Amino acid sequence: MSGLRSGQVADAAGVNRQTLRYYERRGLLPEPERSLGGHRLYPAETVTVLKVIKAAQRLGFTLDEVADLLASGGHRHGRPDAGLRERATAKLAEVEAKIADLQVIAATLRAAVAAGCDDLVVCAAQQCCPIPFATIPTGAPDAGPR
Amino acid sequence: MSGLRSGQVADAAGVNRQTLRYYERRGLLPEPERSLGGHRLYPAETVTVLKVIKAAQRLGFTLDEVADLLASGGHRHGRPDAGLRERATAKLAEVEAKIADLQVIAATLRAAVAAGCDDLVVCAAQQCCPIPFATIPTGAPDAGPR
DNA sequence: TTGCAACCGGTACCTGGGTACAGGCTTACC
DNA sequence: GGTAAGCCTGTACCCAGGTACCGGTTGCAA
Repeated sequence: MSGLRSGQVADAAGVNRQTLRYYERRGLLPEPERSLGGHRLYPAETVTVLKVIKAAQRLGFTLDEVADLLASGGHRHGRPDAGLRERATAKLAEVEAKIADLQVIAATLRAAVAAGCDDLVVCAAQQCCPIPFATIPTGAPDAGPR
Repeated sequence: MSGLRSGQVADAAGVNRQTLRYYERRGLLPEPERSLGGHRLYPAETVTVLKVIKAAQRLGFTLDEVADLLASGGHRHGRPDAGLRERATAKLAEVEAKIADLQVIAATLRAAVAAGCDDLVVCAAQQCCPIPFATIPTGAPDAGPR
């Protein structure tokens, strides 16, 4: 039995072939079997794993977090760390914070448009502009999916 | 008259001194006067310009967009391009799209938590999981401020 | 058996927004 | 005039998530 070659897996999962090697380096994919000549031979599940990775990324998890999630999934019998539920709950809070921050930004943009601001430097010199030039600090410490 | 030195400007605006040179290279700040020995001497307005840049960044504009905005602000007499109002409107649409996308993500995370999913790979193999493993594509083409 | 596509490893590059460091000058104050 | 702080240029590095290129090998089908 021979398994799938890297191009087949990449095509099936809709990712670049280079990405497979990248994920392998990052610890997201286990090192696959090799042919006699050294070509990688992947089991069919690899396509599923790639889809799982992409879905988790889409939900806002970083590759490091996904690697963790995949690693803890396999041998989580002695409860060594937080499961998916806990991590998803934490990520949800991050995403909600990000949404709240973007809503502040959207409101500010709407106010600037409504006020008819048309030149940032001129606006900054006057008092009438709703853009908070003094308030530089960002809101949430970035929770945004790619 | 001597103007402000780079450290003074950086401190007053709350940015790193290196950032001044970086913005100069990126075309966000004009090249300042120099002392006889070659040290930069900034006009006082530079601090305002830096605050404007930071405010615009916070609103979701990239440095390239801010550079554009600053350049078009000065000599926009023959209406060569879109003013701040139009750009702010466009940016608002981007931010709103991003919010909508994040709301989909938040809803998915909530569903996954509610369904009690605790292992991505196991979930992907079953039908009961609300995580969309098939639907990889992202929503908005990224409108997120830093 | 031969020809070509696919694959290998290694390394460099990309985006975006900075930050850091090295080695040498300048400025300011006593 | 001494000395310390500040500034100069150039270059390299950081984050994340990949992507691209190169010269050399393998796999497979006609």
